[in-house]
Amino acid sequence: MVTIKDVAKAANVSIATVSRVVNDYAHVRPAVREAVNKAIAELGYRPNGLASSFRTQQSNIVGVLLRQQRTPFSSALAYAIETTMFDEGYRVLLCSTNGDPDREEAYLDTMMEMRAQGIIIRPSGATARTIRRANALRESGVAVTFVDMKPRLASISAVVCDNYSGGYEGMRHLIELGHRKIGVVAGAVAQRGGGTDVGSDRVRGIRQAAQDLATDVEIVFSPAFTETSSFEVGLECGRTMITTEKDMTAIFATTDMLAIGVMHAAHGLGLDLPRDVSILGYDGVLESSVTFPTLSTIAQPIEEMGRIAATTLIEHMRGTVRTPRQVVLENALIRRDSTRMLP
Amino acid sequence: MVTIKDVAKAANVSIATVSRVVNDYAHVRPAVREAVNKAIAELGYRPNGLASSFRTQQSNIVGVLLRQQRTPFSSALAYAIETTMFDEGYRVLLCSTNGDPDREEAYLDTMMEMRAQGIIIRPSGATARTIRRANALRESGVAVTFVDMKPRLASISAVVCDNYSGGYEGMRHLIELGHRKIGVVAGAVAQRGGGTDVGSDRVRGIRQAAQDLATDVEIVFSPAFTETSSFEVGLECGRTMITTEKDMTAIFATTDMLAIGVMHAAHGLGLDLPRDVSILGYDGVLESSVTFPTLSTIAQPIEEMGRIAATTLIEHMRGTVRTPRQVVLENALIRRDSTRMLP
DNA sequence: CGGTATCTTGTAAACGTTTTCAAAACAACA
DNA sequence: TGTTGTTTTGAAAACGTTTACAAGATACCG
Repeated sequence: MVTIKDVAKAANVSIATVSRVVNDYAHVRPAVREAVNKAIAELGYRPNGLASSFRTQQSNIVGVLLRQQRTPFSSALAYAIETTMFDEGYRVLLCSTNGDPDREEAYLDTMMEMRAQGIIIRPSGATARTIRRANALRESGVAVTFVDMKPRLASISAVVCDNYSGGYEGMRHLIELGHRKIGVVAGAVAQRGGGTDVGSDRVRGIRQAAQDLATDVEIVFSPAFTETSSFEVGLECGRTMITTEKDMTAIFATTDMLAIGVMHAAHGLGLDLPRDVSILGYDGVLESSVTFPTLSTIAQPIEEMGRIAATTLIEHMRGTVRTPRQVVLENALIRRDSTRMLP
Repeated sequence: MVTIKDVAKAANVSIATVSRVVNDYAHVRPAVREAVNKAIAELGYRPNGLASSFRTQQSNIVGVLLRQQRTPFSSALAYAIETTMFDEGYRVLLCSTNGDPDREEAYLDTMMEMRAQGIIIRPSGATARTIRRANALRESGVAVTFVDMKPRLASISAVVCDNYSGGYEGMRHLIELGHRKIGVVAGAVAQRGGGTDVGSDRVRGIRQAAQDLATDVEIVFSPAFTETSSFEVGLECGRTMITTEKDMTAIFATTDMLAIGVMHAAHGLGLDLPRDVSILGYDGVLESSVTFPTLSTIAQPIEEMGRIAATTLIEHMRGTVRTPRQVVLENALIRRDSTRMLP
C-alpha cells in the first residue's frame, strides 16, 4: 500500500504538506499543491482511513439499530437514514437485532469499540433497559436518537409519529363512513394500553375516538397476541373475529401487515371486500397499495421520519444542537378501496 | 476515555500484558489475568477499535453494495448477509447505490479508505464497468463476491440462481396446466436476451421451454421497458397485454412485483383470477404470499444466496479459499392460487 | 546445585495519519 | 539593507494498540 510517505518522497515535500493538500488546507503554494496531486495520482495513493480515523478519533460511522430488517417499514426507514447520512459524509453500520437482547448488546458494544459518533435506535419492547443503555451512551459522548418511539422522559432525542391522533383519525374515518361496531386488531401490549410503544398510543387514540365521536360505537378487540405485526397474526385474528362478531362491519388493524392478514382471512371466508367488511390499516407501507382491494390506511411519513432522525443525530454529533429534541410528525389518512360507506 | 495504559497502571502490569489478556492470549498467569480483568471492569475499559484496527490494518468491515434497499428482495438478501457476517465477527457497511454510478463510485472509494476486507456486490446494469472495478479491487487485496449476477468470465466469485432453468420450469408449469398462449412481462434488456443479467437468463429459459415442451406454444412479449421490476410497470404492461391479446390465458412475469402489478391490472379490468388468466411470478418474496389470490412463483432461495455469498467472501478474506468460486442455486416452483389448470 | 527448557512479563518499536511549533522563506516597507 | 509581518514549510510528537524481542522467573532434570 502506498502511504503518505511515498507521496511526500515523490513530490519532494514533507508528509505534513501532503496531509495539508489531501485535507484541503489553505497555505499551500499552488505549485506545490499541484506537484503533490500529481504524485498522488501517479502513485494511486488513497489515504488510510483507519489511520486518520484513529488519529482524529473520528470514525464518521453511525450505527443504526433496528429490530428487524426484512419488514417494509424498516427497509424504508433504513433507506432514508442511510442516504441522508451518506450525503452528509457519514457511513452507517446497519444492525438488525431481530429482537434478541444479546444481539443488541453485542452491537452496541461493537459500536462503542468502533467509536461510532452516533446511534439511531428503533427500540424494541425492552424499553427500560434500552433507555438505560442509551443514557449511558450519551454520557460517554455518543449522540443518540430514537426513531418510532418516544421515551417518557425527554432526555433523549426522538422522532415519532403522533400515533394517538393516528388512531383517533382512523376511527373518525370509519365512524364517518357509518360503521358502529368496529373490530380492532392490535398487539397484547398495546391493548393493555400502558406502554410507551407506538401500538399503545394508537389504541389509546382508538378508544378515545370511540368515546368522543358517537354515542353508539362499539369496539371489540381481537384476542391478545404477543408478536405485534405479522401477516400470520392478522390472518388468525381476522378469521376468529369475522366468525365470532356477526354484526361487525369494519376492522381497524394497527399495522398494514396485520390488515393484509385480515384481508386474507376475509377472502378465505368468502367475504367480498369492501362490501361485507371495511378494513383499515396503519403505516402506509408500499405493500398496502398493492393489495386487493387496495388498503385504506393511516400513513406514516416513514422516509421523513428517517430523514429527520438522521439530521437530528447529525446536529447532535456536530454539537450545533445540544438539548434533546422530540419531533412528532403527523400521519395522514389515505383513502383507498378497502373502506366504504355503509349503505 | 480510559485507555490500555490506565488499565496497566491500575493492575500494575505492562500494557503488553493487558493487551494479551484482552486478546485472550496464552501465557498469562491466572492471577495476573484476573487482576487485569478486575481493573478493566472497574475502570470500564473498552478497547479502542479504531486503534487496533489501525495497528493490525484489519477493519473487520465488509461492504455490501446493493442497487436498492427498499425492495423485498434486497431486504431479505441484506438481512441474510448481515446476520451471517455478524456471527463471524465482521461488521457490514450497507450501501444502496440506487442505480447511481457516482454513488457506487463514492461508496467503493469509502470502502477502500476504510480498508474494508471484502465487498459483496449486487451489480446493477453497468456490468462491464463494475467488473473492471471489481477486478481492480481484487488486485489491491480486497475480496469480492458478486451476488445475483454471474459474470461471464469466472475471475470473480459469484452466487446466483439458475435463472435459465427457473424460466424453463415456470413455462413447464404453465404448459402442463394446459396454457398455450402465454404472455411474458420482462425488461427490455432481458427481452433482447443478450445480457448476462438474471432477467436475460430467465427469458432464454422461457424461450427454450416454449420450443421444447409443446409444438403449439405461443409466447407474446409485453412492450419493452427499461426499469425492470416495479409494480407500476407490471400494471402498465398487464393492462395493455390483457386488452390486446384476447386468447392469452396466462402471464409469466419475471419478477413478483411485476406479477403483482399484472394482477392489479387484471383486477382493474374486471377479470376473475385465476379463472380468466393465470399469473406466475418470479422471486418468491414475502409479498407474493399475501396477494389475492396468492401468487404462484418461481422462488429463489434468497436468504441462502445471502448466506452463501457471505461465507464465500469470508473464505476469501481468511485466505482459506483463493480461487474464485461460482455457486449456482436452484429455484423452486411454489404452486399457489394464481395459476390454474385450463378446463 | 548447575544447567536447560519453558513460561511469563516488560520494553520499545512500529502502524499512517494529523497537528503543534518553530523555522524558513518571502513580501512589504522604511 | 534592515526590520517587521505574513505565508509556507518541515520536524517531531502524538494517538492506542499489537507484537518482536529479550530478559526474568520458574520448573525440571540429572
